[in-house]
Amino acid sequence: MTAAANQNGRRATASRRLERAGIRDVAAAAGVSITTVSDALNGKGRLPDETRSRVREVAERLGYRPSAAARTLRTGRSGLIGLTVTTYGEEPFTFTEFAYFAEMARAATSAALGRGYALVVLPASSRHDVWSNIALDGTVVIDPPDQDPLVTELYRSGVPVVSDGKPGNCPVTAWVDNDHEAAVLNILEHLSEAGARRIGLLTGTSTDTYTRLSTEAYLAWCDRVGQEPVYEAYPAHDPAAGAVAADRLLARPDRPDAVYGLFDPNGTDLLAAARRYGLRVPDDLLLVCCSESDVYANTEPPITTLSLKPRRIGTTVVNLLIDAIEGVDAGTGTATGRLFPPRYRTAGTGPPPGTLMPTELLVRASSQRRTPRTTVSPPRAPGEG
Amino acid sequence: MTAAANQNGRRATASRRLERAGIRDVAAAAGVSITTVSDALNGKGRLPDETRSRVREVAERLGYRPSAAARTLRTGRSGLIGLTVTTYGEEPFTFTEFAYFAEMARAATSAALGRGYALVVLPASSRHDVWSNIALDGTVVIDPPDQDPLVTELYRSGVPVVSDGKPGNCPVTAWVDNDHEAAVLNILEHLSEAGARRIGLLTGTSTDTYTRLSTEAYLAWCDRVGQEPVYEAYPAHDPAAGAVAADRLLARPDRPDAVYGLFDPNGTDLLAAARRYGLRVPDDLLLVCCSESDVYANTEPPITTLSLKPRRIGTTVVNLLIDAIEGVDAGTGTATGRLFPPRYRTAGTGPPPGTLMPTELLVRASSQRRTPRTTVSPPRAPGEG
DNA sequence: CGTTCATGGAGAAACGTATCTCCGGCCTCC
DNA sequence: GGAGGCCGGAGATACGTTTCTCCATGAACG
Repeated sequence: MTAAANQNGRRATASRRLERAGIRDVAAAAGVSITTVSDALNGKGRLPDETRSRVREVAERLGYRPSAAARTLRTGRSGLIGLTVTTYGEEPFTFTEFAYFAEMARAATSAALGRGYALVVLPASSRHDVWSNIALDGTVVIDPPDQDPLVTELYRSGVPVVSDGKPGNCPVTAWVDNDHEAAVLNILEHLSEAGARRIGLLTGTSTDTYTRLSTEAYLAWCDRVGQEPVYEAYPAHDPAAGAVAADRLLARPDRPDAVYGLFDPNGTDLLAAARRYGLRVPDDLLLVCCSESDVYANTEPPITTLSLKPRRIGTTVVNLLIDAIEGVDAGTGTATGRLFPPRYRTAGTGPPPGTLMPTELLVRASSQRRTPRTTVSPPRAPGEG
Repeated sequence: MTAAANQNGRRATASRRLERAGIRDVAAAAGVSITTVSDALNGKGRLPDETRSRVREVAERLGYRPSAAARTLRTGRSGLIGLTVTTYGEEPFTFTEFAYFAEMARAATSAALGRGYALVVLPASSRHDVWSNIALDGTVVIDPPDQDPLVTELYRSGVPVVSDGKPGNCPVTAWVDNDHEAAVLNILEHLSEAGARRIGLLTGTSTDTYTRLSTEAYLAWCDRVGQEPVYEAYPAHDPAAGAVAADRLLARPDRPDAVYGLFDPNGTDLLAAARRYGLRVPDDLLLVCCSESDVYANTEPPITTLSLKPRRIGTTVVNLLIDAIEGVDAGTGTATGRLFPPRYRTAGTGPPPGTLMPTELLVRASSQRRTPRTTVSPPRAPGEG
């Protein structure tokens, strides 16, 4: 009552616009102070249930919706986390076309929502600087290259950053990655057991973590078992280049009798190339590729794929990020933990905590010499020659 | 200089925390007022270039980043637009698994970024109320059902809403939809020309616009040409139900000799069902389904698909929404148009402006009796009688 | 009967920006 | 020589919350 006139004084003098009801209007209507309204609505403070419910009722009646902007300004929390991929640089969203990123982004969105956050996908750079216009509580960065300026900038300005892909040389809060080395070794071993004598690799020319680690693991394995490396690298961006590289690989004088392709389209490309050269899969050529697509379950023959389990990655990354956001106030390093005590361990000093997630090898006909079903197909004539 | 002490007084008395530089710090360091800093950085006001560049330089040196939260509070614009689908209700993100939604969302995100906005995907409802925590300049709603409470609430609170799918009975700012009627008629005509005598439909039980309009168009066509409708409806959510429905359709005594399936998996399901019943495609059964997937280019036989061109839809919807946001101040209806004059026509009163977008029929072997390559199949017996 | 607590709540200070209003000075023009 | 017009910029206010601080009241307790 007494407060009403006071609180509304300013508004009353202003124009009589029919705006949305503010917290002051609720306070006036309920005959309490705005403090009480805020406390009642947010479940804080010490208030008798009667007052609480009365205030809630009035707020409901007035159709009061708290201003997210004001709340964000006051609390410093926006409930928004960003997701971006910096590696593939300029062109926005070519990346979402990769099944891995699409699925990962979906899982990340879902995980964020499950914890009350919303996720916004942002490009590494754009004309309008969207980044500076949006209050972010934290950011997930997919596969940041060494010395990524964006990551450095974000981290320096106090925004927690969690990366998918072990970061090269950027300061991140935490990171998650597949155990690429284990995955590649597992595949090579699998192919060896299936009878492969010379295993080739179809890899990329870019320097992202995935490509680099996988290739290194392959080379190390070759070195260890004494096989001469047989690989072709191509720019993974270019869909046409993949087919050419697959062809090149099978055209080599030291043609491999088994191939692992690092990228999604490699399976069909290699299959097509094999067909051109009259190579039967899996009889003459064992095939494995990394893919999240289930079309490889229905190709002829079905192709063994390595799944990076992007959903699991996306979920983990987001949870790690939100833990960091809610655990410590990143800027000053002072633990706030009032409302949200850190439920997971929080990184102290030292290297950022990383988590390695396992991959999954879906073994299909293309990487097994003895297929269960006996086929009646006659030996095919060599390709197109 | 003189201003510096004043402006910083408050901050100086506060704790000496090493926070991010604010606009006041920049003003103090540059020896100007915060007004000048704001104007210089935002390209407004009348300032000599020398001052402008000096302020920019100081801001850069201090690593000044304007607070997005404060800007949002002040300007009432967050640069954020929401994307949600309400029809499929409770479960978040089952929808993104449909290729249509995934592609549409991708295009929408890209279009938004292209105009300086970020897009955040939100569920129709969730435990934590993410909606109220986020300042949205507008929202894209996919296929709102009649009387959608969310849409009504949004619209009432002054947030522009543009829907993908003609809205049943909700007040929206604008809407975009495919011309489903034309699409279905086109398909039926195409099938007729290919020799179909009795065309069946695989449809859904839900009441969304797409399903409803398509089914109605089918029924109307049947009525017009004097064919008895032959269709099966199933809950489109349930992937298993689709296969069962496809089977049911082909098991009917009045078995159709051509089928159009409204949903993505119908193609493979129908193909499998046809195989079970010993029906050859396209010889005994013509097939078309609505899908955005290109796997149907490689099935045996390739299946004719209807594409709803989700990318085009997503782009259009977002552009319409942003036009509305920048065109008029939705709450009061007063045109602000200071910075952003309405470039497109703005809806006055009356029904919300809607746009119908064409679809695209990708004709493949499954819907053509005479395939280019000469087949050796014998002439078929008429109908089934 | 005086002191301490717990209860219920009010006041006011931020949060950091954009922008409206206004002011002094200088130039120009009659 | 005075009056207006333009330039460059300062002051102050408002955006709508959250939250820190503090006060009044009564009850409990010695």
